[in-house]
Amino acid sequence: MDKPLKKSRKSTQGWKQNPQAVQRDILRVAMREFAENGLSGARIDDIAAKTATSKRMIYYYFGDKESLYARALEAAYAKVRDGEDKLDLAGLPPDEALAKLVEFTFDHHRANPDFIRMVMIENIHHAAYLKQSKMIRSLNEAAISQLAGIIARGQAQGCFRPGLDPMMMHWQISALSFFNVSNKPTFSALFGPALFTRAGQDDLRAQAVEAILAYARNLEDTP
Amino acid sequence: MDKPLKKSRKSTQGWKQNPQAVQRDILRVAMREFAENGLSGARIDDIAAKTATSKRMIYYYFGDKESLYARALEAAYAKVRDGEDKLDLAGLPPDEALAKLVEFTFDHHRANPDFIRMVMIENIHHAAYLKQSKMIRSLNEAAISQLAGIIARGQAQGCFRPGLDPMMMHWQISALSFFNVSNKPTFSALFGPALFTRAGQDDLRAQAVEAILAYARNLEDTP
DNA sequence: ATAAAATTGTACTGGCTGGTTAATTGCGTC
DNA sequence: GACGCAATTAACCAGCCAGTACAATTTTAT
Repeated sequence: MDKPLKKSRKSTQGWKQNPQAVQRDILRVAMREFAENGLSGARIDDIAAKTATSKRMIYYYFGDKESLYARALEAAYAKVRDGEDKLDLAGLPPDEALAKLVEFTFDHHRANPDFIRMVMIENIHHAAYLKQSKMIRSLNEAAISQLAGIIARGQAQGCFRPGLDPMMMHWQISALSFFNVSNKPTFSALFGPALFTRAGQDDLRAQAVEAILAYARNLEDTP
Repeated sequence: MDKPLKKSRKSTQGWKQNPQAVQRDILRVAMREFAENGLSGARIDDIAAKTATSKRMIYYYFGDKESLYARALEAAYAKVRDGEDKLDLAGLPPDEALAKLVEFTFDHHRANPDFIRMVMIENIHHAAYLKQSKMIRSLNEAAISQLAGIIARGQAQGCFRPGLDPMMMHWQISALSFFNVSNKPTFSALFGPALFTRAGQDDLRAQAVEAILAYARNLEDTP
């Protein structure tokens, strides 16, 4: 990866040319534009205009629009991944760990609307570009195994019911967290903004936790 | 609405020109194309080609692309509305009524993927076109009041807990049902197709019912 | 029958937009 | 200080595509 020249950080500092920074800049802008307008809706000229560089550079580094989109999608995933390891569930009892996981997921989705929009757009495209990315798949397996661990602990301890499936539970948690961001516009257009105020969101989150926990809990357990 | 002329059905029968059928045809095709490709991705020429009529007619009846999209969105809503009144919950005990409602919603979403895609696309557009439609709002209030009725009955009867909010519960049911269709491509790209087989879907639906009921149930009730 | 209105076909256009050609500058190396 | 390569710039192009001009034809009203 890194050329073992004297190209440490010092030597790159005074450069006028800075290819990596240019590419990062392009990706940053591209992600926002694609997230906002979709693949066909985004304009290369607009992306270029909001960049510190030019349209020609976009084609120089990324080839064509679709490749840029694919890279922007990966960048979006990479960006949310960074935020995810801030969650520490070690040492918590299973039910608290699960509650905290749901809360975290809910908040984390809410904090990354551009990522959500990218995923929405990707779903519109039948995940055609996601399928081709090897980089992305690895991230999500961690989520499943983490959940599997919590479930196993809870079952061993008797407070979770048997027969819980980690992937299905992940699906459920994702559904509530994702929908809350993805469908906010239509939902609030149809039913008013009540659910998307601060108080409404707190309620929704608590309700999501409640529903997941109520489902997972072993009824035989608490007398 | 209906002009009280001799324009009953007989007089329209021998027509060569049939404006209403032409418009319906255009809307049908437009809905599919917009659902598949989005607003900016859809091509008027493609829509015209798949119609029995010509591009000129699209502009004659609908003015421009955005208006056609707005009308197609309304048509999508109108189409799903038709399927919704097939659900009869009268006479069922509250918990069974709620279970049946969740099952129905889940299935109904799954049976109308094009509608789901239109709503996804509309969310990408921040519901800009949905907001302008007076026609659509009315439909969804029925869903809330139906749910409110079930909740009220259940609470009166003691089997549902107090403090349940119909809109929030609708949000939750919608989230699970919607996400199941909207995010199928990315989810199955990331986690494999297991959840979207016949058996997987049956499980997911049962799990959704379970989670909603577990949340609504009054724990004090069943000894 | 006849005029007026509604509907339809053909051919076209103009601006947008993804992508390119070619010339120029910066940078490390010998 | 010239050579080679990477990075950058500016001007340009060709095809696409929403939307139109105009005329022809069909239907309805009288």
